[in-house]
Amino acid sequence: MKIATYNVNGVNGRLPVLLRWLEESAPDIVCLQELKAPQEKFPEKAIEDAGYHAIWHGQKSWNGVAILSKGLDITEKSRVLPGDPEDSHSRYIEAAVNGIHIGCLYLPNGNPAPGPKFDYKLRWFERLTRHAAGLLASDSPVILTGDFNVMPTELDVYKPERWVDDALFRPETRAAFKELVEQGWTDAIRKLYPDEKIYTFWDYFRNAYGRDAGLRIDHFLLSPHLDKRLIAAGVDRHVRGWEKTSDHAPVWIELAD
DNA sequence: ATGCCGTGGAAACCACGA
Repeated sequence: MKIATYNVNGVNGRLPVLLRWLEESAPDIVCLQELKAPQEKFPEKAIEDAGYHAIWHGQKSWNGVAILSKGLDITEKSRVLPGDPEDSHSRYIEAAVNGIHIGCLYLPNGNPAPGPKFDYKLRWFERLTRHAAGLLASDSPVILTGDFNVMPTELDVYKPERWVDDALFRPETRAAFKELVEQGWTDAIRKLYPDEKIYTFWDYFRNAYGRDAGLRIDHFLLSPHLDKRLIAAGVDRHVRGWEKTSDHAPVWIELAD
């Protein structure tokens, strides 16, 4: 079974690229972030025609997350991250598909740091970590995937020294990610490629993709059950080179049945 | 060192992203 995550940066503006990639890659389950579309403007028909069921949590202009599935039933478990009734951002959706619990997340960017946006990021991270502990305790197969907006280590940044004060790489952010992973999660890409430079995002300007000035910020965290089933993982980085593409590339894993 | 590009929404610019 192949599962992918893709920050599309606008699901309607990105529709031709998304459909092309879905056909080429044919993942069984897909998590999307940054829909940038209100609930009623999600391109449900086009996605259905491509062979995918979908659940989504939209929002006008910003954020927005979705889970797609090719054929398999999707049972929605939650469309908010617990812990803050005041949080109005659409950044989390969770479902059960084919016996696997999947949390699809778009963690706040947090810049400029320090400041209220960075505080919001760290609070969101705390809520995620608390919720993740509950998921692990359930002892069921769980995946947490999406745009974490964190480069976990220096290996995940083209020029670490330039990013030390950035919300995506500050010590507090990296510590929060580390604390989450150390609950017992497996970073799928790093398990299979512990020492390789692997990026999932390249800025639109300064020819970042051409220079390979990238960041690894889209991640797959696997619970112990699924860690044992992991057989492959990768980044479809060529998609970042397409016309009218997102600044992120799709990331995927393959699990043994 | 920097939103230099790109998206969406509203208003012919702004907010936001990483």
